[in-house]
Amino acid sequence: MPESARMRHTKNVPDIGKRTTRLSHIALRTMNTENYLSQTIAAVVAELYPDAAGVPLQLSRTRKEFEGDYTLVVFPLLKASRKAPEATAAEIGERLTASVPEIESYNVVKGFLNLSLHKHLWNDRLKAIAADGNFGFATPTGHTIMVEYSSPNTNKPLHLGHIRNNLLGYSVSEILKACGNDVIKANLVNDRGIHICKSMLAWQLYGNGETPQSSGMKGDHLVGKYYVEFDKHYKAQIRELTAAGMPEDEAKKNAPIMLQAQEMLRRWEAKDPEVYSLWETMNGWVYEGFDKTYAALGVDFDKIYYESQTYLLGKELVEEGLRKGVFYRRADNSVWVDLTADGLDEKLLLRGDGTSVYMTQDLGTAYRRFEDNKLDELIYVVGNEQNYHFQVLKLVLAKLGYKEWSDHIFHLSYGMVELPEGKMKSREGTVVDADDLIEDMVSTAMDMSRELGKLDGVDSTEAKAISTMVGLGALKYFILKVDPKKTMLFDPRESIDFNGNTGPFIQYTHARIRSVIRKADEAGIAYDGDISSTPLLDEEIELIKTLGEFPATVRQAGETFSPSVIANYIYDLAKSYNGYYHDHSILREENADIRTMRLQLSIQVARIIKRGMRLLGIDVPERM
RNA sequence: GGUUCCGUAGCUCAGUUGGAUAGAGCAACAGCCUUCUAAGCUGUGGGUCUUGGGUUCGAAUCCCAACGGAAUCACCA
Repeated sequence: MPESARMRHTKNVPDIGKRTTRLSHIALRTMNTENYLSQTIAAVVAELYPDAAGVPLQLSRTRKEFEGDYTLVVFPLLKASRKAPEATAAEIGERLTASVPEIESYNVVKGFLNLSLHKHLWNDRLKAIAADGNFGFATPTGHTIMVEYSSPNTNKPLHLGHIRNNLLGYSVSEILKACGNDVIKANLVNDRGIHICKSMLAWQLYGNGETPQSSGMKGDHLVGKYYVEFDKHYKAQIRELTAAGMPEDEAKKNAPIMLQAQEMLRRWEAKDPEVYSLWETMNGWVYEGFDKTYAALGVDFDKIYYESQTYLLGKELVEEGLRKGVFYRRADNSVWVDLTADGLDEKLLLRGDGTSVYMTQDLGTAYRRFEDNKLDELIYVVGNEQNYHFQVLKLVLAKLGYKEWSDHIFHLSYGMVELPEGKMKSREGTVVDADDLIEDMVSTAMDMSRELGKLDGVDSTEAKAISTMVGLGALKYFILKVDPKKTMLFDPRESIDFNGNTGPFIQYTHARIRSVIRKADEAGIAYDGDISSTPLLDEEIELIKTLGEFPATVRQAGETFSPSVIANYIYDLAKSYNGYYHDHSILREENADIRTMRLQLSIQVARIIKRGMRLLGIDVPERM
């Protein structure tokens, strides 16, 4: 995990001149080839051009159109070499081939030095990957990170926006774990407030005692139904009042049903037994419903917080701020912080009657979380509509003197999911319901599998399991492959694709490899032989290179909190493997050594696909 | 108006710590299954990387400005 969330996009390349000790051949087996090369080359260049000290080394994979494995860009070194690009590149290339045994040859194109490695190194690299049971996952950092995500309201069921939140939160947690951190997944349930009272009141008025059991409705949907019911009656009452001559904003405040809801909230806060018990019952229905949705999505939590238990927190912090003189009290007794010097506005922290607001609570919960869990980092997966809130939260914490914490809070702000018509609006019934969507995806996957004959001879339990994996894989990949901060579009009329750059494409690649391995096992073909000197094709070397980049990819995804980095990497891997699979036979290869190597390579590709997809919360089937 | 974010192919998206001729998928068209799973593979067409300046050997990427879009600036959460 990075020092702080703001230290992003740092790449692990050595500067020239920090004399790195030359590493032996053994080192290459245990570390990333690119790292080994960077360090060695940095050392050689430093010897050649002492003036190049401090210049970052630019080393990357050679483009397919050119000959070579890795390319050094020499432009930045020209000042130190005092020579033309070509001459500099040639000079470095000459020195490298002479002094680095792994480098076989080089060629120069303009300012680009292309280095070719000895092919047998790739055999070793593949063996090292296979031998590393923890490949791609970092050693423990000792850091503890809390990821808060989901954080639903208990007055209506989850929708597509929540799905993006949940998938992101879960995946980022898995990625951070893979980066060696201890992760606490937290959910802060908004179980109180006027919106819950609206559902409760409507149920009391129009529900006739309906329950999830009596109606067969999922609890969260039942409660959501009464939330909509409230709105319907509320609107009708506003129409009546305005028709009778009342101005609209007056009507909104004076609609009887709204007054009743507000009265109910007051009774809840006074812990009125009748209201409280109804609240507990209806929230219970919602939690049962949410649990099903969470289970279907495959997300979970280590800690669940309820706002009914945290909404009073933070008041002491406000007192503290008053004492320290960073907040001030107005004539009406309300407490404010002035952020105009930071380019923001004045912000309310405590109402005149002493009750807390959203910000008060969040200050309190942040304080408590850092204190109780000794957190190194606190990540909030919350939509970009709350950017301002978190900006203020961090600022206020810093002003209170908790800069350490403030600096280690990161708001993982993600963009809205939009429909072709624009934003989803629950009141206009354009929300895409989470449960419906999941069910849809699974049944589409089932239909498609049947149509393709993929389920012939598969029993119904497994058919269901495969369809679930594929349907959810399509949905999750569709959402996670997009950069979190971007607004994304979802068109419910065009169902999510199963071909091309999709989850099922990757799952299919995995299933196909596993099928080959099964066939090998069934035929009694051994593939545990040594492959140290088996000749490799260019495509095979390319695949091994890509496999070798998995650890760096996981690290980058962790540093940028971005599952899409993983998604795009796995797609590249699967795509190259499919081309390879198409052009080269594995089991039908007659040379036993080559067949062994191909099987081992395929196993590693399948393994990395599986590990990578797991970081996205996506499971891959053995057959499909 | 302030703040933050976005603008890449018809559509959905990659690529953004500055590097070689900007990539995929979908859609369209043309091919490849007696051979390990065709949810696959191959090919064709499709781009003033919103625009204009600047920085430099080099800019989709960095800086400035403009234009277009989103979110937010509640004694809601």
